[in-house]
Amino acid sequence: PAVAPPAAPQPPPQTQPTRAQTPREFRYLVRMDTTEPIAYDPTDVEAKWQRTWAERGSNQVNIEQAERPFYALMMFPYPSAEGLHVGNLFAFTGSDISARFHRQAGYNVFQPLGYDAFGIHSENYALKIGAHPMELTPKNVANFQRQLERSGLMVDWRHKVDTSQPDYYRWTQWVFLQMYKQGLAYKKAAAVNWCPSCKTVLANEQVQAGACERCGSTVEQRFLEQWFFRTSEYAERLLRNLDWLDWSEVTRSAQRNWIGRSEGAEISFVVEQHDAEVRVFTTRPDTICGATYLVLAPEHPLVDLVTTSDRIDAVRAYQERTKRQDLVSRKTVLEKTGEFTGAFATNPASGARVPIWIADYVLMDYGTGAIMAVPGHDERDFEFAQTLAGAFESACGMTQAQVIVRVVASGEEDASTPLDAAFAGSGADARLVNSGAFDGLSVAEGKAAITASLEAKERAKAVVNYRLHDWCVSRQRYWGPPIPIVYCDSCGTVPVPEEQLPVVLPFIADFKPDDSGVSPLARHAEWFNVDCPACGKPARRETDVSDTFLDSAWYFLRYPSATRDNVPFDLDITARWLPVNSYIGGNEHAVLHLLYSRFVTMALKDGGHLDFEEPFTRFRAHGLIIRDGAKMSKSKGNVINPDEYVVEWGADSFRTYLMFLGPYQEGGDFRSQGISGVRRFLDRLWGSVRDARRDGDPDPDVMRKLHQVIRKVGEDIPALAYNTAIAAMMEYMNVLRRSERTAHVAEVEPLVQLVAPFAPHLAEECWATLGYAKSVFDSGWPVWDAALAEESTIEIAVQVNGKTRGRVFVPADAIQDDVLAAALGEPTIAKFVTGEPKRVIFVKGRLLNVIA
RNA sequence: GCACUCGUGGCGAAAUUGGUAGACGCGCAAGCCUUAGGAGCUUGUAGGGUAACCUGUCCCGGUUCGAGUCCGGGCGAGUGCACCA
Repeated sequence: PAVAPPAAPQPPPQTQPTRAQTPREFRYLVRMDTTEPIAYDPTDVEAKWQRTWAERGSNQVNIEQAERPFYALMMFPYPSAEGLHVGNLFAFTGSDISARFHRQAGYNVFQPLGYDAFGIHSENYALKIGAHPMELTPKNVANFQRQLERSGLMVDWRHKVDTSQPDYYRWTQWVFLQMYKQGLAYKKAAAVNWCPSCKTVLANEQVQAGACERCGSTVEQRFLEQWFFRTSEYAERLLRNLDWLDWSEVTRSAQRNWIGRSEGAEISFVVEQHDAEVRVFTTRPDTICGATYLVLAPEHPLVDLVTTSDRIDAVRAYQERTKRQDLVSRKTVLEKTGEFTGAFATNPASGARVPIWIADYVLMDYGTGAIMAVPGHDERDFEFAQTLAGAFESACGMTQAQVIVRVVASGEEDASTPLDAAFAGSGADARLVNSGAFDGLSVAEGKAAITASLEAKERAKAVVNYRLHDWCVSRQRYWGPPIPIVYCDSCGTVPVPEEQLPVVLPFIADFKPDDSGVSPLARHAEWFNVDCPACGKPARRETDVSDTFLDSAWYFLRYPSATRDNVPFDLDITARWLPVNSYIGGNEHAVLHLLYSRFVTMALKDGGHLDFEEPFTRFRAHGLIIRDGAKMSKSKGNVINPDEYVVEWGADSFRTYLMFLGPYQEGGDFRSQGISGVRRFLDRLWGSVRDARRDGDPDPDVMRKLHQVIRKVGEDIPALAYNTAIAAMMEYMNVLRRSERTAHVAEVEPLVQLVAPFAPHLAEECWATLGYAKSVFDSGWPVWDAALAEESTIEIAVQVNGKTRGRVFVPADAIQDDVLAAALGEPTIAKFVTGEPKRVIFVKGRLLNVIA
């Protein structure tokens, strides 16, 4: 599948900006006392331009007819009660700069924003303060809206979405129904992660080291009827497409890890005295002759069948013990436990008699729920064998077998036995032994040969497994979109007809979750009692709501069509704008939101609703902002409130500083002091624009620097190298200031255009001051002129024997002999050259290296 | 344990295909201007040395005329995944 990367923005033909005919209307913002520094008042300037943009509809794009559409997406925030976090602003500003740049470069840029307002966050907070989420959320949204509008983002607010509003979640429910229709949504009783504090089921992705990622409570295992999406069916596609997606490597690798593809084999071991076989999954079929026992997951269905009568009590007790065990101990306790079933099976390769155990280090939900244990070559099996050595001796007298040896440097085998650790090597230094006909093979050869040999006997087949599980989308909570399903005694499970959507979330005062395992909605008969859409008889609504991540898994499809109320997304509009050209966001969503969004897009494509399967052609993960070397947290008291800084320094300075403090994709350290340097730069910019002369000619030396900086900024912004773009502009400002004469208009005008994506309000103010009526964002992107940027005299570094000894200034087109002559003419360089140079290396425009 | 990203002044950080290490900014120092200044302006600022010079990009090797950059091996940090066979 070839999707062309987004074309590098080509500046449109430069049009001559028209001078304003009207007199300047803005207030003079500088205190005219000459002893005062040049400084502008961002409070007035920013308010003025935000008003002007709103009045002019400057941020609006023609959705139906845009000729050069560019969809710039940023991750929408969850509207917390605390308000906008500096991390939000860092993310948004970086996206906004890219969007504004593309606009100046001639694209019709659509940059929407909205609110991920449903979810446990909001609900838990409402519970905590004794409020109702349906009342609290709009307040939080309003507060966010106020803060966002002050930060100067070029957002087309006509396309705002709010996932908690019926006109949005109506279509979230529609997405659910498409999944259901396509057989991708199903219900099953499953062991699920249950958070006893949040009183809800969590997706695997929301469990961190056995604890709830939201509240930190120990997660328990429960068996509940749940709705799932078949994400695992898409595992291979989700993995494969990562190869060609233009995404940050960190994000791709996180997804690869999460999908967790493993190639191996399923191998059957026949159980003695039963007409049954244990199927195991292994990635190391080459070690099969070292498989000295089998282990089933405690809940494996074969356990009841094979367990011998003398072992039945112990096995049952073990099953009970592990069933009740919560996931924390399952995931973190390293001590291996297990129980012998009394049964034996036959190793299909070696013919050896192997005992069958159960142990909770084998997971029922991966592979076949059973393994062949190779203590000689697997650390976990080794540990199990060590821990239970006594039991082994008495139960079945098993031994460890060595079937892979390390080949030491001399080519000899390192046959140290007995093993004191598992040797898990599989590279060039490993070779098969004690494996009959397969001795001497490498691991890779052994895998292939043994699998083929067992396949011939119908005892094995090559398989691929994924760690990716199906997505559990049910939540036994209140603050989410009700799942649009009705249960009818006659008709069974009935999807709500699309024309009856939305299934509106009712306002209920009592929305607190309880321990019952059912949603609070299940306590409201007046809501869940409904007539069956199919037969009209009394029926019952599904009372679970769906996972918040379903809301955000398709919101990018909604934005362009957000003004349409009859379809989730308009086909023409979608064809024009999607897939998203540029998505910028935090990598904390690498495996949750971004994977689900890809899955939903693929599923909708398969359902015939879309004609592309990857939603985000280009994704860039931004870094994290820390404060004075430490992560920001309430307990440390080092959380930044953007409002304070915006009031003190202005949104433009704050934005620009956030972009300047480090490489955007790596994040950086926020130091309160640092912002002053950026503000100084903007003040100076304002000063030179205000005082710019129109008489005389621009200085050619300054113009040369100007064209160099135009080039630099134009290259840096698409690469998200915002910090160096700003540095280059500062450098140019220093050139201007050190120039003998007051800056000429021609020397500052393009700089205003360059700075506009970073400091949009000030740029507009400057642009108006320069006499333009139209917005600077419709003025184009300055064109870099190679001829004007070229230096006539250049500096060449001179090395002698690879050591830098000085520099010479020569004409730009100087050839090697000229440079060499110039270099040898410098006594400080010549003194290191004794006799005739043996060799001379010349890199044009850069360096001369004389080997003496 | 596995994967990814990354180790450069007092600090945040720059550095095209390998080609003048430390741009830009903070901080600091000196000076100017001020009744005053957490303002503004000028200059300096990797370390050592009066100087010529010498030493310097986490450590050890390698490739190269030349390595912060490439290769091999360590050490350290951050993030993600993790009893996934």
